[in-house]
Amino acid sequence: MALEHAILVSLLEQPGSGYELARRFERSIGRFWTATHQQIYRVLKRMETDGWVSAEQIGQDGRPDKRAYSVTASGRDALVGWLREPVQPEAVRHELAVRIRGAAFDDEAGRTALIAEVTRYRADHEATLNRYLIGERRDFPEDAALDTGQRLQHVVLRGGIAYERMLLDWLDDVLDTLRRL
Amino acid sequence: MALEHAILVSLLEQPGSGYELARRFERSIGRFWTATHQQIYRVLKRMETDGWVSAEQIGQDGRPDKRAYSVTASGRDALVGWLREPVQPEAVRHELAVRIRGAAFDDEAGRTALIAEVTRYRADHEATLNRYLIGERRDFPEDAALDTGQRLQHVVLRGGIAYERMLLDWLDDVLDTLRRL
DNA sequence: CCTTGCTATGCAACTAATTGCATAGCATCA
DNA sequence: TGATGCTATGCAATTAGTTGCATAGCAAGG
Repeated sequence: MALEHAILVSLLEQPGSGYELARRFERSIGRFWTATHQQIYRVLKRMETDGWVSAEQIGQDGRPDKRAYSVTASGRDALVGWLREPVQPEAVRHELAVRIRGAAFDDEAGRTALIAEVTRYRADHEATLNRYLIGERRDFPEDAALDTGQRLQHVVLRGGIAYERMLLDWLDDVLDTLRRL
Repeated sequence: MALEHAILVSLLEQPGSGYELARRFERSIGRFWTATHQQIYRVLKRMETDGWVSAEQIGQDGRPDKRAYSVTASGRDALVGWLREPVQPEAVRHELAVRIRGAAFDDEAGRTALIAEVTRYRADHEATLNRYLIGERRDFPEDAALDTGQRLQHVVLRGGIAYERMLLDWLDDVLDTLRRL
C-alpha cells in the first residue's frame, strides 16, 4: 500500500486532477512508481473518503468537470507517518533476467530472436536515458539555486540516470554473451 | 502472468518440490523474481492442472510427503512460446525514491530519521553485493569451462552485481544530498 | 468529412499478490 | 523440558493491480 503515498507526494509538489496525476505518472513520478489512470481514480476516491485529500469541482466549457485535488493537513500527517516507517525491501520483478536464463532451454532460433528483443529493449532504454538527460539540463542547470524539493527531485533523477547507464552497459554484456554462445 | 515462467526456468535447471522452489526464490531466482511459498504452491497446482509440470509423490519418514515437480514437454513448449513474445516494459516500484521526494514535506527530525534508514538500507545492499561476489567466485571461477546454462546464469548474476554497485554509489549521493540540505 | 487523438472520469470483471493462519513432527540448544 | 526453528504443504480472506469498456465533446490534420 504505497500508491497513496506516491500520490500524496505528487499532489504536495503540485495539486491537480486525477487526469493530470495520471499524466505525471506516465512522465515524472512513473519513473519510480507506475500506475494507470483507473487505479489513480479509485485510490483518489478512497483518499478523499479518508480525508487525506479534498477536491474542488471546476466546471469547464464543453468538457467534463475537472476535480482538482489537494492534500489536507490529515493527508500530510499520514505521509509524514509513513515516511518514518522502516523502508521495506522491494519486490523485484525482472522479466528479462528470467528470459535470459530461460534461453538455455530454447534453440538457436530462439536465441536469435532474443538477441533482437534485447536490442530493441536496449534502444528503448537509451531513449529513456536521453529523456532524463534532457530533463536534467532543463530543470537543474548547474549554476541555479535550488530549494530543498528541487534538490531532492534532482537526486532521484540522478538515480534514474545511473540506473539507465548501468542497464545499457549490462545489456551490452548480455548481447555479447548471447552472440558468443 | 510470469511467475509460471520463472518456475519453469527454475524447474528446468533443477527439478524439485514446492518447498525447495520457495528456498530458491529466497536465494537465487528471487534476485530477479520474488514469490512467497503460498503463491508458489498455488501456481504449481495450476501448472499441474494445465499439464506444464508433473509431480512425483515421495514418502518420507516422520515428515509430510514431498511432491517433486518436473517440467513436461508441454511445459517446455509453453516456456519457449513465452520466450518468443515481446519483452514487456517493467512496472517500476521504487519506494525509496518516493520517500526521498516526500522528505521535502517533512521536518528536520524526519530528514534525520531518513538518513538513518537510508544508511541501514545501504548496509543491507552492501551485504547483498558481497553475497553475489562470493557466489560468483564459487560458481564461476575464471578458468572454468562453462556450458550454455551456466554462461547465461553468470551474465544474469553480473547484472545483479552491476545493479548493487550502482545502487551503493547512488545511495552515497543520496546521503550526501540529505546531509547538505 | 472522417479519423485520430486529447481532455476528463469512471465501472466491472478478472488476475495476481499479500497476510494471517493451520497442521505436523523432527532437530537442536539452553 | 521448553523454546526455537526447520521441513513440508496448504486454505481463506483481503488488498492491489490489470484489462476492457464506456461516455462525451473538442481540436487538428489529411
